[in-house]
Amino acid sequence: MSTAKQTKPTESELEILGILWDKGASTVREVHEILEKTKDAGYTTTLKLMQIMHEKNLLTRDTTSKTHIYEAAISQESTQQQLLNKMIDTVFNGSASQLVLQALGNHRSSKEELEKIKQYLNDIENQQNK
Amino acid sequence: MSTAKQTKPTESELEILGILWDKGASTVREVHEILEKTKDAGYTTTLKLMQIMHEKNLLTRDTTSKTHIYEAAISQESTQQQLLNKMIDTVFNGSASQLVLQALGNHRSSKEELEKIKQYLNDIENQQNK
DNA sequence: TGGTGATTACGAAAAGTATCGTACATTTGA
DNA sequence: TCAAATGTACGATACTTTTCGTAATCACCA
Repeated sequence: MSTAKQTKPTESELEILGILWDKGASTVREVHEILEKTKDAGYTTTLKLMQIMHEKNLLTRDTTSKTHIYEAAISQESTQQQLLNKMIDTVFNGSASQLVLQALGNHRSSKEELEKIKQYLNDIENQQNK
Repeated sequence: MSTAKQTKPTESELEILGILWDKGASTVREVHEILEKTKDAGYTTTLKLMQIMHEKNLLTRDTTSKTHIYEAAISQESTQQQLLNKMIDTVFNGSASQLVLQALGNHRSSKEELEKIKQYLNDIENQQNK
């Protein structure tokens, strides 16, 4: 899975990527069936979108059988990072910490998750003290 | 500064909001001068954008003098929260903590900022233990 | 006073995105 | 075997967002 020349996905494209990251390689119908639970659009719309995403190298596809099978061509992590960076830059005055505080503030997190974050913060500090 | 009926700002609109949050009330020219450092577009383009943003109630303006003065009509915090929520939902599998870890991982934060976050985490935990 | 420069208003083109109808190909099972 | 169901391809249209040209207005001062 490569990171090369990532053109920024649109809103609709992100929805599709989200499904593929979750389910792994899937057919258009499988994606569409999930999509239409939250969105009102026809099958050919989903098809077209995924074809365009393939052209943009956002998806790869296997066309050996009649029913093509699509897969995300960009990783969830690199996409997260890309979007995060832009967001920090334009909306959070360049401060990642500001984003972190805001994110923690309005979302209940489990005790385990909070511990994990604290642990991670300690690691970072130790690293920097060297 | 109200939060009412926030129509989601576009990418370009966010850039302008970012400038206004930073500088406070400004003229089109002031905004444009900052904008054109990172973006290639003419003065009337910025003007038009800001006029549309005013129609959408994203900006307020003072037209008493010839040169109008614009100001953000939605708060930075509520916009941050709105964008974060959507992002957590579509790209981070609904997990705010996952977003936090990713954000901390690739951005150097100062020791003070890290301390602040840890303090904050403790507060949250204490709150939840009650 | 009149001309120059800065500003706003407005319309419309250009570019990007989303949606769907329809044609055609393939598979399936009665 | 052939009709129905399912799938892809593709073009057209609608909608949104971005861009800019041009005209009208206003402020300033030589």
